[in-house]
Amino acid sequence: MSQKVGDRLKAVRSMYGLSQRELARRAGVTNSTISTIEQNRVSPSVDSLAKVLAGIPMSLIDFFTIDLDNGEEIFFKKEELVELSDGTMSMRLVGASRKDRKLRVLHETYPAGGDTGDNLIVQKGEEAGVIIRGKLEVTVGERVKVLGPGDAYYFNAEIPHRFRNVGDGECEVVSAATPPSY
Amino acid sequence: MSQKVGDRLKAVRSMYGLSQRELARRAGVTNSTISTIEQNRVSPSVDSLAKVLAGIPMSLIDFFTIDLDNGEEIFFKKEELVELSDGTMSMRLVGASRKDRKLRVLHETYPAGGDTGDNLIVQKGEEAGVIIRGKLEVTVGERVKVLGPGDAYYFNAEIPHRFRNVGDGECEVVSAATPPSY
DNA sequence: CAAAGGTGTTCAAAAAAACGAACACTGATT
DNA sequence: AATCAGTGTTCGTTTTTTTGAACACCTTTG
Repeated sequence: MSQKVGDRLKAVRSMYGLSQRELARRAGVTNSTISTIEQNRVSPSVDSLAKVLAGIPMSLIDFFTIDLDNGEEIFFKKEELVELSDGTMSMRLVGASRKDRKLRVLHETYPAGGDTGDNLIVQKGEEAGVIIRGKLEVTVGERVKVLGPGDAYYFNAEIPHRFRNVGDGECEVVSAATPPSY
Repeated sequence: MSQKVGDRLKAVRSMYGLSQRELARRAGVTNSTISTIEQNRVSPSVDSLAKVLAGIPMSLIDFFTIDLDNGEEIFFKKEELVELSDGTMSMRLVGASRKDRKLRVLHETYPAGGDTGDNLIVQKGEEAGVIIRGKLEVTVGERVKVLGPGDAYYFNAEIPHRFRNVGDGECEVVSAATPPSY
């Protein structure tokens, strides 16, 4: 818990794509409150902080627990994937540098113009995938990148995310979900 | 996080055997501050709360995370232990009703008058034991009980605790530590 | 019994945080 | 170019929290 409360709030808020005013409106506080908190010019009361977080929504315990960007990689270039080939089929490991992986990979195909929307669904666990054909725009928190064949992604599913097929044909992806059971 | 901040602080403080004034002195705040917080008459700023917790000491994340009395049993009567006997030796399972047990049992013998002292050492993990011979006074947080042969204990080691041989002879105990490796 | 040291609580004054309304800036739309 | 809606910031006022010094109560000590 070395990080300042203001910094954490700022990081969390921008992760959810909310402006100070938008969050203030949802939380029922003024934008100046959030502004001064994020500048660490004031230390909010626990009630105030809880009230602000309710606008996200996020619990106090999650706010203090969540690690915001642990420095691990999110995007991998084709040549950064680790080859686990057994000879007949090629299996390239995504996120090999990450510790404590807990997920299972699947196959998916996006129709032209396919889009999960910006509802920014959040769920426990992790998510990863490889683009096979087409162009997929992946949004993870504030980071956005258009990935092509051979590229891949790996991120914490707690961070709001979105997928969009920005190519003119189908987009084939090897995707994954966690926990491994489903 | 349904519980109020004041209630949590009060529970944590009394667990550590500190008075409002003693905690106030260690934390560098006034006793009235702690009094009003514990009555939920005010909502402390995050800084203030952290300052108070530093006097325990306890981190913010631990404060919000720790479950203070999860309703699970701490003391077990002799007949409440689950028999895991293999025929030659009798193995009675302590805390069978508890989920996610992570510990390993050992043997110990306390000399007459033996006492771990009230330094209230705190450590991650869980701790359990069975009294074989003698009388052992076990203090866990606010709860105190004198256990005799066949009785047992099981508690979260994060709660301050103390053992004292209150009998006139040796006290034999089957004790345990966590994690299992040591 | 009375004094001393301990507990938690209460109240007016001082300090800190939240509000409310402004400001300055940016990018998009006329 | 000018308006508009958006962003984050700043400042005086209002509200809330913290302080400091009392209070009432209890237990121990002389």
